[in-house]
Amino acid sequence: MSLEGSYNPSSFEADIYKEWESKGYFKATEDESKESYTIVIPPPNVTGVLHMGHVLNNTIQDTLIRFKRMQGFNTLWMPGSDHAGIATQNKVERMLLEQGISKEELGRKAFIEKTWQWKEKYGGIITEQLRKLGASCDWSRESFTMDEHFTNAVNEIFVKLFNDGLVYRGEYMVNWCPHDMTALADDEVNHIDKESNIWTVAYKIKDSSETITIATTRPETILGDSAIAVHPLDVRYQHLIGKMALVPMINREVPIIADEYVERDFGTGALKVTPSHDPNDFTLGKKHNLAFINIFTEDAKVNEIGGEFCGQERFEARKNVLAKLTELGQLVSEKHLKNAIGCCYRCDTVIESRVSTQWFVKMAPLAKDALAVVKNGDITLFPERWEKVYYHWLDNIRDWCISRQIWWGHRIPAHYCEKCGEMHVSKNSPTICIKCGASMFRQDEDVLDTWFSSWLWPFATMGWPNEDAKDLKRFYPTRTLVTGADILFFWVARMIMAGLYAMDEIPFSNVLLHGIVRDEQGRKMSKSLGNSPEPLDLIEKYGADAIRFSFLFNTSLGSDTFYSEKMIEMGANFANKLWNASKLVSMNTQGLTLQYSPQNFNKLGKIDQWIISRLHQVSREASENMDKFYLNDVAKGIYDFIWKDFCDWYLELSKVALYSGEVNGATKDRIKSVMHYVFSESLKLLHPLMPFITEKIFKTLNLTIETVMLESYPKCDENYISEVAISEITLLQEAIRAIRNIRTEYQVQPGKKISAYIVANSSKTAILTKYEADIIKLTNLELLSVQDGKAGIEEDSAFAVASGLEFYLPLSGLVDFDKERERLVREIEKMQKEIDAVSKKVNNPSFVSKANPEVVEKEKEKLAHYESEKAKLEDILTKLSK
RNA sequence: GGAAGUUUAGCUCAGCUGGGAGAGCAUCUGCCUUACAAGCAGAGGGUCACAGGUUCGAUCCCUGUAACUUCCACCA
Repeated sequence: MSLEGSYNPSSFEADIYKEWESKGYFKATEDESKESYTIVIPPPNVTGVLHMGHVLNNTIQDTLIRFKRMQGFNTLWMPGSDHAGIATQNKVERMLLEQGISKEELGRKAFIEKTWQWKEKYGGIITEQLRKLGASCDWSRESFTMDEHFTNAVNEIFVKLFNDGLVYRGEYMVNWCPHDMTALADDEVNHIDKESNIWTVAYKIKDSSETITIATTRPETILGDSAIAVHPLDVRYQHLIGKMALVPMINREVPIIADEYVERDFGTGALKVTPSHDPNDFTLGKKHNLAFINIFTEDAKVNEIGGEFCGQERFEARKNVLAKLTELGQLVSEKHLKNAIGCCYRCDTVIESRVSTQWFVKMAPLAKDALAVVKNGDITLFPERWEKVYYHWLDNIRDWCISRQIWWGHRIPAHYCEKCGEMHVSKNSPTICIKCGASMFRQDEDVLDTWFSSWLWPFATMGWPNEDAKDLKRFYPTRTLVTGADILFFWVARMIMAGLYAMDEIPFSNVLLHGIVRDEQGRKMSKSLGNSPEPLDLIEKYGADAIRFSFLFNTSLGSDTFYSEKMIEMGANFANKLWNASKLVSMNTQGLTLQYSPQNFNKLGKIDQWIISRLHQVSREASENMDKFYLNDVAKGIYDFIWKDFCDWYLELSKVALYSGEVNGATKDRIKSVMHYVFSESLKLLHPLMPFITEKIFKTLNLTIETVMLESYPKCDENYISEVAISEITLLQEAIRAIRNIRTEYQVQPGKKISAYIVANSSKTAILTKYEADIIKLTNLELLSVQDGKAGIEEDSAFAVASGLEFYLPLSGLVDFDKERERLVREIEKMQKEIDAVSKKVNNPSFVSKANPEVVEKEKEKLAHYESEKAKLEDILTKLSK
């Protein structure tokens, strides 16, 4: 069987995947003897669709897991998805609104039902798409963060943390998204530079004609002021400390207080204090026991305290407040200011600071352990530079607000007695109030931050809190986590904490942090920019293999990837090349009894030994680079080997013998067997990167093996690397290149046979003589002689010197001697430059005495080589000049 | 305000313990050669951002400068 027609990936990729999956190849085995290698997928949002970032992320994971599977590990790639609280709730809400239904009308219970329905309907999309990419996840273990067992794990950890005093509830200032109407954690707020203004406003002083001016970027919050603060040592304001100021517009009396927090140099040196709407002011308010005046509703409209501004949206209120202040003559100045404003990471809405009762995790104790395991090397981050960032974040960590005022998520397992209000934190609703004995309870309305479940991912997916779970014993801790550096804090750091806290063990030993995918202009891919192509369309057009390979080839460890369709073409061309090569190989090896076995290595011809040697070298590099996560180098090495060494050289050289009438059948069969062997080993090497095409081709090569994906990965064996073969074939390549070069330079018609003399020393002559047939065939040449010395060289020749060889190509009438002389002079000059550079080194006593002897030796050899080449060129020049 | 990263061919990027600058694409030349024109054979193209320093030797290490990018951060 051989492949027909041209490469058309969409015609076979899906079928191959179906076969793999149905035969259970992706499943982790029960085999206890094998060492395990586990990767947990960064669970995509259940409502998500595949984007370019997923393509990169999952291509890396699949490449690693396939590689390890072929290396003989018991591999588990744990798949699943995340319920993505806010994101999913927003989507479902939007859908309902399109039907004219608000979630409030629907009520909580029905809304959650709707969300589950949505999940059933759309939740599978992304996992289906991952299949298209070739992801070899163990789907039999697929998890969802809202599954029953997962919810159980969430409750378990919450209660445990609470009992350990690491979870607490309290009234604090939190980041509030007025659009999503929920609290957010600090890291869910993005600070975005925005053009803004800073206004100075004069406040009247009670019983005085004096005023005090303050600077503010948020004049609307004046309505919630409860003090003015100045620095205690500020001579400008000392006399006002203790007096009362009048809040403009509403004439509330507020004290002028002193606090060292105030910067004398900033603004006017006086600060308005709004404890309910600014985190710093909150602290000041607590410290000075000020009034907390909340002026906003949950959706950031001014409430009844705002008097005439009541009901106005905050930015509208700002405009109106400014107008009013102007009218009152209390607006002193307005200045332009660039200012970082906190925005919701989900909807970009400007965050409001708001005091409310929320749940928090005490982070310092957890951070301490998480810090240690990276510092002591138990966990390694790739690239290493992220460790610094990680340390900085953990060193400055603040408590984590985990309660969210939304509906879709894990309900906080806190129950309040309906009668006395006593709080009970427990996995299940209590039956009797420990305080008053009543038996009516209501559960806390809030749900938990999505990351509060995601941080359990590496072990909750394996059955925790059931400590006896088989998977937990066999596959935890996992080996490598592959994720974007953008969620280092959200997710990676917290998983490390949770792993250490719940399992008393690190969750993974390596963290591979890759970059993001950008467009050609370096912009992030985003929906709003419309610069993100649809991955499925690309897969349809180019094949998953092409995309995977292109991404791997173009992404170096930890750096961003720039996507362009051109880049994908590169992978597609490679796939096409393989496809065509396979046709040649199978054409030659069909029905053949394959005889190659490594034991025969020494009996092979040098060309065959050379390609096998290269195969072993490349196998070694590939495995080493895989383990270092230099996947671009893995891709590059295999690409060069297959395209250049195997296709351009080995196949072409083999053809010479295979199409020759003078070579016997047994020899041809032997060559064909090697060709088959090397090609099938190449497919194994490449399989983790391009799973579909390698499988498709593999099946046409060897009908006795069911799948390439369970073959063992090619290993390097030094016994099959022949230095002799490598140097002989390298010499042959140099000779062929030199002749081709001359042909092109003189624009000799490709079909035209010309003749040549090659002059070399006796050992090289002997080698080249062996390969006469190849030289003749591959350069369309009549080889007049390969000789020692320089007898019989015709005058009317083109000349070349390479690798200690001299070439003379008699080209009667074609050679322009003036041009040829000029070329030689240029060559000699180039050579002289090299000689100058090297001899400067070699003649430098400090170099000779201080540099590594091997390096010195190498330089000396280099010098000798250049000098001999130069001598040859000069010799030719002299002859030409006669 | 702090920190990190980037700066190498026309473009996008490799170059991972300092010792002859690489790839893909693009360009130029010649080829529909019996697997492949999505290809084959050749060629041109780089003061490795800039300035110092360390070293026998620096694209690589150190210091500084500039530009760009990103992350962190409560100066109203």
